[in-house]
Amino acid sequence: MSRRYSGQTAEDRTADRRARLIDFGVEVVGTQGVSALGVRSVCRAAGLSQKFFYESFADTDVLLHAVYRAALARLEEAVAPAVASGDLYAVFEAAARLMEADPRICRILLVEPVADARLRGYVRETIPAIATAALGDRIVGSPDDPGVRMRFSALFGAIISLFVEWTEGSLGTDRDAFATHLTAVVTQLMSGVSSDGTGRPQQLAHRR
Amino acid sequence: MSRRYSGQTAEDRTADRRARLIDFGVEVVGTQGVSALGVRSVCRAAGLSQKFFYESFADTDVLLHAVYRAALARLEEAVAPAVASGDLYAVFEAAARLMEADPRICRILLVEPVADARLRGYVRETIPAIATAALGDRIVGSPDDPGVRMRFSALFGAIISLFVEWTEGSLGTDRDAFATHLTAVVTQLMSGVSSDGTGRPQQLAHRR
DNA sequence: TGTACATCAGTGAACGCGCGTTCACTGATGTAC
DNA sequence: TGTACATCAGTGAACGCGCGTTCACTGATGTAC
Repeated sequence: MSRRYSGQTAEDRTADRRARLIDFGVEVVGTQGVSALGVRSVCRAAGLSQKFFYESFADTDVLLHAVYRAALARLEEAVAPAVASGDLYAVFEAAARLMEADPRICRILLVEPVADARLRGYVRETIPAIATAALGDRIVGSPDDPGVRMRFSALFGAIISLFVEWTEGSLGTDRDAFATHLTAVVTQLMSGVSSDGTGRPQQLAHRR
Repeated sequence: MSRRYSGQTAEDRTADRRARLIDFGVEVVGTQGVSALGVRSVCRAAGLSQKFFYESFADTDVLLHAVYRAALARLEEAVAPAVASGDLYAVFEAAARLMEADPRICRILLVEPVADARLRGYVRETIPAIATAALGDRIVGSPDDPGVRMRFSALFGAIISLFVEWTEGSLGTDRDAFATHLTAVVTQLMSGVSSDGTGRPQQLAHRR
């Protein structure tokens, strides 16, 4: 155990500073975007000397990864009960509540990854697992089939767009209507209008 | 008329250089993104002295606007006949053909605006007009109604996502299937599942 | 036609700035006696 | 308990770089005689 300074070990203070840098990384990326995340900018925001950046992170890529994971953890935490219950409406409701309360999460998880290759990589590593958990038995077909891929592409695009506009406040304030619309969109887009033209309609029950 | 140098007037050469800067601006933004567009980088790409940047543009914002307009002009040109004929399938088919041939257009018009405030502003100024022309009578309801806004948000998100993945090549190579899927998505998402729960289904004919 | 000159096109260096990264130094804290 | 010292935490300056922007200068071109 190292010598204590002002009641904290060196490890404690390092951990505090690390958490602080991630917090302000979330703030910077969540409000100004990925391009504003720099060693100096985040240290300035956190009120720490630049030295302490390198104490916890090799470069801004590593911090960005930590920022992404922090934002994702917030989302997972928020939707966990709903995912466990298998209620898609509740998942959307919980996510909408979170993003309403903290729009930075929306920007970090949904907006910035579109144009940033690093964040896109993190999304590809993490979102499929969450999506399968949330969508559950609604998923049918092989991911190699272009028709299936198109359905998913349209679905994710629609969901992302809805959440982004919801977070901006341009879709009104009725969270119930919003979550209901989202579940309806899932039903509409997952029902089979297959690309090969056979168009077997496999309408799924619209929960709640 | 100004004195001629090597067979061109000063105005001719200025216009050439301006066009050249826009071309390479399209290249830079279309392949590396908005953040890579700088005075020096675009001049380097175009093989011109930095002086000539300021000859045509006050700053990179002005060039970015020109780059956006150039990309949009390419799209408008490509879809114009289809829009005139009112055939939505043909509009999607022509757009898919263009973005397949020049993925930079997709990045400039669809990807980069998501995270860049300036490009988003240009999109808001220009896309509604094109969308109403292309979608025509498929549009119903007041833009103030959150239900209508949600429908459009979902629709645009789905269309954008599909085009982006199509351009990346991850949806296969069957352009007919792609355009068919897009028209089907429009039909699905514009059919009324209104947010107030009344859910009047106003199924529209799927053209072609 | 030939030459000397005026004009203008284009080059590249210069300036100040913020960046990522490193490190010498100050001063605060705990420890030994 | 009190003091002198060793250790370590944290500050801020320094370096080299690329940026946006400006401008002095070189040398190419057309023109006047």
